[in-house]
Amino acid sequence: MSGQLEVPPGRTTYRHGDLRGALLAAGVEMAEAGGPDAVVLREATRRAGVTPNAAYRHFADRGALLRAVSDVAQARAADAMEAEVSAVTGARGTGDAATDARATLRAVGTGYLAFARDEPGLFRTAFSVPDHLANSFDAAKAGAAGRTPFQILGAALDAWAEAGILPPERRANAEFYAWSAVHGLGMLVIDGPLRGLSAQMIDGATVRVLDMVERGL
Amino acid sequence: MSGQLEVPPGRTTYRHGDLRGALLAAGVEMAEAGGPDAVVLREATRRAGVTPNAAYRHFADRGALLRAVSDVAQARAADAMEAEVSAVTGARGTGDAATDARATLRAVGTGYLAFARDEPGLFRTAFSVPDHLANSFDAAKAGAAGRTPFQILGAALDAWAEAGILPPERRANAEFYAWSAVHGLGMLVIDGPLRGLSAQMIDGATVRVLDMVERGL
DNA sequence: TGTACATCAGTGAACGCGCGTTCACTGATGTAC
DNA sequence: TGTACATCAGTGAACGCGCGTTCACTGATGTAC
Repeated sequence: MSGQLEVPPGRTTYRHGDLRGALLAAGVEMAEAGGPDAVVLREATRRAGVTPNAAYRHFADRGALLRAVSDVAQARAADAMEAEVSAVTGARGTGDAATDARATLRAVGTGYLAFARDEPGLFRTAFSVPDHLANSFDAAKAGAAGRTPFQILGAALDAWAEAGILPPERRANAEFYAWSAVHGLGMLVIDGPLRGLSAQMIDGATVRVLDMVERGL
Repeated sequence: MSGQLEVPPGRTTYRHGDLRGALLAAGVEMAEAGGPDAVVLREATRRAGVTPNAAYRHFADRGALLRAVSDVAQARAADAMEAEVSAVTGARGTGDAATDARATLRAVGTGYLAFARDEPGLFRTAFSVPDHLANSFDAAKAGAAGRTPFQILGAALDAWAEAGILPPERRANAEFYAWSAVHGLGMLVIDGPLRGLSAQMIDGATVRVLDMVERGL
């Protein structure tokens, strides 16, 4: 009754400072725990210590928040893929372009599937929220290295073409085919009929699916 | 007030007759329209012309209904796959076992993807509801021809092995790898970042993914 | 063939819940002079 | 440096909705004698 605006607990200023960021972070946490359906607008505001309707200053509706969370999830996937690529490729390659290109593509796939298994909620939020291919280059979907998952895969395939192990006429849209194989395994394993597979079997299946892609591209 | 039990409109008897079947059919319709999340217990009872709690005589909870719907969806997928196989294989084969085996496996994949595209809601309900591999042989998941999708795929791969085009040491779990490729394309196209692809591009991608599987198995 | 009776498939009412979204508003904040 | 003011990030209250699930019950139905 002092004439001052009530400042909600946990905050020292009337303005939040970075409510958009806080809501997004909360959304990512929820997605991590339960996938896209678990991204709940009201819960995000609760975690940010803010009234439910305050969210509408920063997101048009729940769908807008979900799309932003999906972008972050894709960026996380990109990080997982880059990490695997660096781990395998090391500081420098073997000197043989074809060998390096093959190893890199395998690492891309392995990283993708590691992400699916380690972060199934984020994985589904990244790749099961309807989107258009044209958006696959958005900076919001890029990892720390500045590349989106689609770009990472594309670069690996470019290296194949340059090394001469992927005929030029097969390069077009090759992303789709390689992606389908690893994506399918990921979905079947985390969310589908292959859910009960042991970690060992999934490891084996990963290797074999990558073999298939390598031979089949 | 005649002492007779009120008979709800649309029914002439107190007992429904086949409430379980009616709820299941309603569930399938909802899945068709909106995927697994659209399978709503109360709505199923509404469509069956029955009180909400009547469902609990036939299904332990919503999850039980959803699993039953998922089984039906898998049976529908099996039908789509069988239809494509029959269309391609015709009454008899070419006489060459290897050629026939290849054509059959392609038909299996084509039928699977046709189902994904024609019935995306059922497709997701069939294969995105967590399950265990051990249940992939349940009669409830079998189509009119008596085989489940997993069995249809398995038989096609057996034919490959018998025709000598799939080395015995590669036969084990080959279902997983072929399945991953087509499943991934299906998911990316109906529910993921490849959603905007034209029908023509999807057709092309289907052919190319099947090429990859054929070469890579 | 007729009758008594147990079963169990349904009813009717209610519960607690949490969601997304809209409304009219308030006053801290940054900016322009 | 000080002051007036417009902006807009938040509040507070409420809405309508539909969900899954539980309770105590009723009486049509099939069965056993």
